[in-house]
Amino acid sequence: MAAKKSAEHKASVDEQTSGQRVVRDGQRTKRNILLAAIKEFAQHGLGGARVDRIADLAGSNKAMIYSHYGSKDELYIAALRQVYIDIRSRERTLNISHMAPKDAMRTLVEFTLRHFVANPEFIRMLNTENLHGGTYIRQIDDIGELQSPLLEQIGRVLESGKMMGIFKATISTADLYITIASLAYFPISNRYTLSEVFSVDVLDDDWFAAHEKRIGDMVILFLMNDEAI
Amino acid sequence: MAAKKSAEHKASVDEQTSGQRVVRDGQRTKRNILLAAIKEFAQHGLGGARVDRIADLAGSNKAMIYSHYGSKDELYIAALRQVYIDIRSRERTLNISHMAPKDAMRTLVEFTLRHFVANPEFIRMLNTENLHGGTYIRQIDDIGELQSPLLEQIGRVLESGKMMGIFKATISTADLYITIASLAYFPISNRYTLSEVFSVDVLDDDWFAAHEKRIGDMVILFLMNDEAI
Amino acid sequence: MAAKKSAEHKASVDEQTSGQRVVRDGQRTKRNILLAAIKEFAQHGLGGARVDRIADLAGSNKAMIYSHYGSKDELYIAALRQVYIDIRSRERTLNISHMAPKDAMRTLVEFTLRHFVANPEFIRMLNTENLHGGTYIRQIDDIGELQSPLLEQIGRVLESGKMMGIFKATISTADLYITIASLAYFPISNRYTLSEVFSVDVLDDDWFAAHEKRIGDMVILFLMNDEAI
Amino acid sequence: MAAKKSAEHKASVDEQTSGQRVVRDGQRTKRNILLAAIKEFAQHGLGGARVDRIADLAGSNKAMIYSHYGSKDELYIAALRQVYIDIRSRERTLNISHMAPKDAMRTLVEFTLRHFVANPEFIRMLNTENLHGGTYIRQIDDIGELQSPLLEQIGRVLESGKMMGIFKATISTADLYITIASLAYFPISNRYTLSEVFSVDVLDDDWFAAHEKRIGDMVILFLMNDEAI
DNA sequence: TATGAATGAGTCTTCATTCAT
DNA sequence: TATGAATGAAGACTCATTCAT
Repeated sequence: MAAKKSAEHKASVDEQTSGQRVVRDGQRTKRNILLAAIKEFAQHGLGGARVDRIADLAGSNKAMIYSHYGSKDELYIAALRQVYIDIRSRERTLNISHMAPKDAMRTLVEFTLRHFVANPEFIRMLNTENLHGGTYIRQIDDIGELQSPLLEQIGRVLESGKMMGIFKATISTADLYITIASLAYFPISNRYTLSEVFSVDVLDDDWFAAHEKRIGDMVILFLMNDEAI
Repeated sequence: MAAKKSAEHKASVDEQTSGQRVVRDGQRTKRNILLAAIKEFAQHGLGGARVDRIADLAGSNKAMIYSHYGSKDELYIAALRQVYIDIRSRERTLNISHMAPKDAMRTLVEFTLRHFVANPEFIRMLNTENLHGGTYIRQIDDIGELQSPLLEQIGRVLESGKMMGIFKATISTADLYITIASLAYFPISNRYTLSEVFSVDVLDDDWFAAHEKRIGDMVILFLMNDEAI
Repeated sequence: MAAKKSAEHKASVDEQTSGQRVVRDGQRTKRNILLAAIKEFAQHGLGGARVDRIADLAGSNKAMIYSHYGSKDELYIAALRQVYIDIRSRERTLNISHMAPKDAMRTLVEFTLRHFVANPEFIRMLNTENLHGGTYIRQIDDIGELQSPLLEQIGRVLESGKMMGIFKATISTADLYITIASLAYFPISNRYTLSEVFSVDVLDDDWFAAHEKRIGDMVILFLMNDEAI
Repeated sequence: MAAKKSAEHKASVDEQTSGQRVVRDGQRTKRNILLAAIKEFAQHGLGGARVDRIADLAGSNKAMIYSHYGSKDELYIAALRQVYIDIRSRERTLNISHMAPKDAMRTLVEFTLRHFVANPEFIRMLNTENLHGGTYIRQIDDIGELQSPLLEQIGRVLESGKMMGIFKATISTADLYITIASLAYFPISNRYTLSEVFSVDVLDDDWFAAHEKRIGDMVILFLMNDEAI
């Protein structure tokens, strides 16, 4: 299975990593298909995605897609899962263990915002999946196991902040995450309509910086408050 | 009930707005098609929507769709526009002119949240449109004129709050609207994935009530604060 | 039938002859439809013609077409017949009774050529009908009665030429007509392909004049010859 | 007959050129589609042709047509081009190099006439294309290169006839070709209407023979003449 | 494993024709 | 007579999926 194969016809160079000569093998093809699928599904949604385009994008052909993934739907599920895996793995790059709670929390918020900006495919896949009522994510067995490192970090910061008497609000880690995500998600997800309807360009440096500051403030203010409002 | 039905195979989206049975009424047919289209596009997105289904839902036929709207895309644009018109008109039902700024602001936040819950089609259409990069909303000439009454109200409350020295934050009306909308939009828009990934049921009464309170608090706290954080 | 009708709703002015106020009546509508049909069928052929367009062109509507002509095919037949009637009536305008045989014959040839140039719809209808294997012309009962005045004239000139010893060829009137028509028809009928393939612009004044002379010569030379070739 | 058939529902335009049964042969399929298209377009015109019928005739399916030719229009263009290629290649079979000018010219005329009789599809395609104003032939890039071998031969015979003092008329090769083609084209192209209107059956042996002789005479007489008429 | 070819069931769109007023 | 609305059948074109090599 993992063995080398002599290239029959077309021992073509893999363009992706270039330089190195890579012999065609199944795993690489499968991976290329998955990457292409993510792009395609993210850009066009499930209904709008084209198997043909995915094959082209992957530098492969449709039969390969079917032999590796069985159907368009199953490929979509695999793409959705991969997108979660990718996002989670990127979340792991954040290191805030050395920071004071307030700084850590602000960093978390900013990271989340930048995270969404940097991974538009994630947002698009999420929206697509929610359009479909979660039909497919439900079929990913290990989706629960793909726990968010961010969530964990948020939990830790929240707890230490509370222990230090800085954060006083009563809120669960998940709910706090949802709140942070909300503030970060909306402008990115809706940037085209916001641009048309409110003439707001969310990727404009000034607007972005102000928003970043604003949502950090909001979260921290909320966590620090202990009075009834 | 009152009028006799002479047409056999006709019973559909109609009837809601009128008791009289009119068989050959272009305007009514056109309207029925639009309502059906909103449902279909909201449920399946642009690519997943089926003209056949829209025709059936409207109790009409495909040729009527094309004679009234020209193409699937144009029908989609009409549906998108209508969804905005509808949402804006519902926003007009909110009356907060008699309230004190803090109460008014909380009411505004809650209204926005409930608004999204009550109009899932709006969220779905927005997500669909953003998936398409705003291609279609850009073709609605008068989209700018469909100004949000909510925005206006937010502006008024913000200003009066500031004049009364209650609100101190520096934020534009549009940005405040975006912030409020963010907090309300995300859990509703992503409820299926949230349910699977975080096991959070956003429509659960308890969760919903807590979230409602929470986001109201956040907004108000933010607006009242005048210290650097 | 021929009676005046009081205009009910929309006693609109007839744009065709303008100035004069003409009350809407069935015969006029029927005529307008026929004229529009000729244009449409001549331009697009039977398969390419659109009933909608005919209705628009006629300033009427489709139901009128059906009430007057029954079906698209029947309208096509009526148009085909009318085109023959028109062409024949125009042929009647030619007067060569006073000419000497050679002059008369040349005039006949030239007339035929100009006739085709002036009535492109006739050629197009003929081509269309022959594409359809004569299916429809066969259904025109009185097509045989729409005898060509030109044919008659050719016959007369041929005969008098022969009696005067100027024309010597043995050829029937019909065959002579076919020969003349051949020479006149081809360049006009095929002008677009000739233009592309041979770069010949048959409507160019110089080319046209030369061709006119040439085919006149050919016919006369042929008729005057009595030697075996 | 020789080879066993393993494919069930497949028996079509194929088989003619080869005995071997090849099931998945892109080039053969493409060719079969083109042949079927020529038949269909020649019989029904562009508007009347049905892609479904072409697919059936080709023993293939619509998707193959679109994958090979892109659209109905492009298939039509390919068919039009092919019909020219075919006609030109058949023109190459004529050998008159050994004949005296008069005989050669008569042979050319007769060949042209028989050529049109034998290739009704060419005439029908030409008529169809001219109905469409040459829109499609204009899109065949190499149409100019598909030069007529007949034209060349006519040129050569004309020249040698002139050099030998037999032909005296002043006429270009192209114009002479047009004249010959005119005489041959009309009766064949219009045979159905001629049959109805003049009761002439152009394919009747006697009529055909007489016409053949007649048009040969006409051309030769014209070319030999040097007097003003 | 890889690939180009093949296919049937759609999917959007059009059109001749009919109906209600 | 006139008209706009309605419709079903069909038309061009697409696409997920499978097959042969």
